[in-house]
Amino acid sequence: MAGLGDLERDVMAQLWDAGEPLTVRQVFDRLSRERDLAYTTVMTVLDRLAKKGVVTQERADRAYRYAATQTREEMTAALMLDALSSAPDGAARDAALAHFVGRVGPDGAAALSRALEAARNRA
Amino acid sequence: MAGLGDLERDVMAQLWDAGEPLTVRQVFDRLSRERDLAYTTVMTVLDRLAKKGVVTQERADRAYRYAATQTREEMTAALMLDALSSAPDGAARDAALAHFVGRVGPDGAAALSRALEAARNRA
DNA sequence: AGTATCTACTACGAGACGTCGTAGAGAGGG
DNA sequence: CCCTCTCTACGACGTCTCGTAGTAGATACT
Repeated sequence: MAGLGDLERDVMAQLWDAGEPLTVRQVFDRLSRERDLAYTTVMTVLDRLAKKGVVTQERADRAYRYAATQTREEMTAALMLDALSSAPDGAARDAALAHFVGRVGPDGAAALSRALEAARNRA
Repeated sequence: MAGLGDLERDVMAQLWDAGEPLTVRQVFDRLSRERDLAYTTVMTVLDRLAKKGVVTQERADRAYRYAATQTREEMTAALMLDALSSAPDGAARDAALAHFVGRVGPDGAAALSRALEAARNRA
């Protein structure tokens, strides 16, 4: 369930930004401000996203309302874990994480430090 | 340049495990222990990997020798960064990293801590 | 009744990937 | 010198994913 396509990502962005379930028409209207798409194109994409399990359909009135099943942050973290899982366990994993730390930049390192600290406090 | 296919991954694994450049035949022989493939299939895959830039061809005698351009760890880290880049900058990125930390497990958190410590010492 | 709105279903082209085959160029043994 | 082996070069085909959209049929508003 790794990567979504470009349009699929754009659609997800609308759902995340809206913060509430949207109908096809609502997503279509928002996307139409930037892109020129057919209504049915958006519908197809939302349908495929639903089949992939990344959004849910919930019937409201006549139309479906679509909502992301995960937050943007959760999905990003899941994708990162997915990438990490391509490293065999053990030392290789550690090495991969070390490389990662070396490339997230100062801000990323700081954010990671804070997150680790918070996790320690929670434990 | 995100995801490789299954066979592509298997081929890369052979190159990484070997630790030295391999010819098509060498990769073919190694893969043949587990899978039933045609020689030309392996050749095609190596060729495509070269076109993607993840391996290099270097002529040796009559045959090419193929070598990965990055270590497995570097590629894993790059994939993780790629996933992270799907989060908009700023707070969302921090939140994604926080989620990530929450899911790498104790071993992952420990490895991250060590890597951050080492990075601090290097700076 | 007519029109707008929604979903359902189908379709099609491009690109990625797994999978090979064939052609053609050197290399080495008879 | 010819046969065979081994390589590369190039093309091909089926399947899947994804962007893109049309048509049909149900429903609802006017």
